[in-house]
Amino acid sequence: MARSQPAVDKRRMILDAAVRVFARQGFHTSRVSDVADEAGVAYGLVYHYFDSKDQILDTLFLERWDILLQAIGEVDAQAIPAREKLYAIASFIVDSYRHDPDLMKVIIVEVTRAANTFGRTHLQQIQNAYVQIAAIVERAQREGEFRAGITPDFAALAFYGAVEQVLTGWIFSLLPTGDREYEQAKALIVETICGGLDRVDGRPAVAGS
Amino acid sequence: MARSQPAVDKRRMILDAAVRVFARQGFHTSRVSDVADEAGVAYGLVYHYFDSKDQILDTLFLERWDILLQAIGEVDAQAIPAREKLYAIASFIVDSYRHDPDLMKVIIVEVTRAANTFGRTHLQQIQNAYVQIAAIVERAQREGEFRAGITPDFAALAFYGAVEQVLTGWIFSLLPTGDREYEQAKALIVETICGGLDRVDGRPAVAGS
Amino acid sequence: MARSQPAVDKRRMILDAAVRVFARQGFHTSRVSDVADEAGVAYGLVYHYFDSKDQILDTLFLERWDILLQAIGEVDAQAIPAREKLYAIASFIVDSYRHDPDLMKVIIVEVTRAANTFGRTHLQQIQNAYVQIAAIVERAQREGEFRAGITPDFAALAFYGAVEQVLTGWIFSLLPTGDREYEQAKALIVETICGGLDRVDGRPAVAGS
Amino acid sequence: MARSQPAVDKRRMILDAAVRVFARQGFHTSRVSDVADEAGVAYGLVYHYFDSKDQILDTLFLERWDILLQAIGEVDAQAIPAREKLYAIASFIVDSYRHDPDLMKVIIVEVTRAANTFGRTHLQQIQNAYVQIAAIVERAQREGEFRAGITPDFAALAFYGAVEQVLTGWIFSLLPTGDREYEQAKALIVETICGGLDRVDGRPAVAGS
DNA sequence: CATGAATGAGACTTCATTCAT
DNA sequence: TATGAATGAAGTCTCATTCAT
Repeated sequence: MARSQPAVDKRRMILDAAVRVFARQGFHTSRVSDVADEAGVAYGLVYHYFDSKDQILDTLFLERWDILLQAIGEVDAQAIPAREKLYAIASFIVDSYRHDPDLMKVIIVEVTRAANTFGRTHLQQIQNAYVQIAAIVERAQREGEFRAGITPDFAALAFYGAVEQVLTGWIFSLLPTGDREYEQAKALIVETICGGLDRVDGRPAVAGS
Repeated sequence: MARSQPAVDKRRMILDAAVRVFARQGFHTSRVSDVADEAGVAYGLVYHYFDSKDQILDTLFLERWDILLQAIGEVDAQAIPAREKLYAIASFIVDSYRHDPDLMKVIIVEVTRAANTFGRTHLQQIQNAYVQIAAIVERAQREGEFRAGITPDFAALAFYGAVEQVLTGWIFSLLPTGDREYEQAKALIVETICGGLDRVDGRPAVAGS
Repeated sequence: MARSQPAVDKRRMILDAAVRVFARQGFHTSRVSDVADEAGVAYGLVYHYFDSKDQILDTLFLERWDILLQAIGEVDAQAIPAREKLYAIASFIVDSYRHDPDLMKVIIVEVTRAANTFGRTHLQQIQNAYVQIAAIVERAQREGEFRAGITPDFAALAFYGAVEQVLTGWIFSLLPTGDREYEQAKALIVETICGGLDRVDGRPAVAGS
Repeated sequence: MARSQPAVDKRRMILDAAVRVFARQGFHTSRVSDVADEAGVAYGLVYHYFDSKDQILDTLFLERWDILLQAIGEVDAQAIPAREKLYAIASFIVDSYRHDPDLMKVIIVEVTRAANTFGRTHLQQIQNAYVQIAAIVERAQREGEFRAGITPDFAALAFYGAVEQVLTGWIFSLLPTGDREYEQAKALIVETICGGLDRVDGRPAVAGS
């Protein structure tokens, strides 16, 4: 009987090595040989599993982004207030970063924010996230949880922009990291986007701050 | 009378050509010869005025970013509510894009969002903008215009993140452009960050939407 | 049985081609592509085996110079008069030239005499030869074979200078070449440095001339 | 009345600057602009006085080498022993170095020893010196001052080789410099070439060592 | 004489990709 | 699968020289 799974999955090793290398050196300054070396495999083997250097990054991005899109979908399917949905989404992304900062760094720095190169290729995929978030906002507006006036597309952009900016802050050490900070960030993102900066009498302050 | 300015400023011509070329092809896929050709000057002249291809982009960024920082400073110096200050800043950035979309595209796509390469170099300069915005928020909180609870650093990140995301939306045609859209965006950005998405009874809707 | 040596050693082919090209055109006017073409390999392969064009020349020099230093060491280890040691060294160098004039031309013209560039890098290595020769002279003086008064360092310089000058003469066709001339040169170098030009009554003339 | 000599001879200033620059950086790594800067003149003026960068070096070499050839001629015209003639020539060269080490460094390192480039061009001129020295040796042999057996060409090569090697030693700090060392070198060069290293009973040791 | 902006050919080096084993 | 030698196109930067003023 043929073993469909080898004892060591070289393909996976290459992908994992690529994450470390890309996170450390940046995609453009990483050579294919750097990835092969980091993975401990021969140069040519990378091309056995992947068509090109780009495809490695594509794979890393798509694997993860699919999980994100699915997570957003699952969140949206729950019968909870929109505010809690946004919190859950922010939470998922922040926890992704907490769990594997290198991977998220690569995805954000080299794909999502690198809008001129890979971002262009994956624009559609990235936009899918905006669309799903916009849909959440739109329904909340229809159902009266969110006020009208701010277009859902716009709200989604602002929400995602805030999340990405915070992750960028962590990635480049503009913001302190740590479990406490991660939890606080989740709350603050939602509080900012949903609650706004304005002082409104009688409105409660942010919890835990 | 000595002419201190030559009839044609070749250095300026090169910078302007670089904006067009970088906006069209992206910095990495632009060759120095592309810039020289676009400017209508000889290859070597580019290196007469600039030390490297990188330095051209640096120059474009720093020229514009200095203007932005100065504009923020001037806005902050005025005796107006913080909300109006944020509006003025958003307005300045959006108008910058309206006035010279290519330049803003280059700055955002190739520097500000290209956090791995040039963003890294100019991180300090970029952060200066956050710091100035955070100072505005902080004072507003102290004076009671903004509620406490959302840290100023965080608010600045969210505000700038929203602005940048909107510009990115225009740059990559995820959002419709046009004078009406630009004005609406200014208002929406401020309304989202200051007012929040939440429905609060008795609070007025966004004007003009 | 595993073949540890590939059928054709491309690295060696590149080095050998470099000798021919550098000897023909000079190092500075030789392009890396000239070497690759001469070796019959692809451009990039040169950089697979060597870090830079400079390193090719470094390798050629060091390979040969090590052999020279070792030869001097072996000569010095023999229990023969100093005069014979100097003859053996001159002989080794002259025979090196006879055996591979291109290589010696490259080493002398591009390294040893090019004191401003590569000579600078390899000054220490070159000096090692002087030091070894000086040691031979010094011992001979202590043991009474050579007279005192001429410092060993100086004698080594004069000896090596004479040898190099003769090779330079052959390289640039200032002196006739040929087996007879090579043998004569060996004898004359030693006779000049050891015997001097002065006429001393009762001293035998140079043998074979 | 036209002034044939300007108050400041810019041409001379350029040549003098070139000596300093070439001595410091080497000819190949010196840019024409370096020379112009060092001379304190405009870039283009260099090309007003010289056809090319090469011509500057040519001029420096030829100016000085002519003086050397003339000096050798004058020495040879004197009615003194050949040994004293050789001493006078060595003395002239050593004093040239003492007087203007930068110029001699440039001539030796960049022309005389750079046999592949400029040495090639000036081979004839350089050879003129050998020829004159050989003539001195040849006459001394005919007149019985020097013994026969060592060909004059060869003797000239060895003599000049020793002188050049000593200067090279000073240039690259392989030998100590100083007035005492310069005088000693003159004596040692002649003593080595004329007297030889061999111990000959009854022959006096080198004076002053 | 004097200036320095303008020109453009030239060469090194990089590195993604291919391929024979 | 696995290896790593082999390929060659691409692009930055240098700098000697020219030329308009």
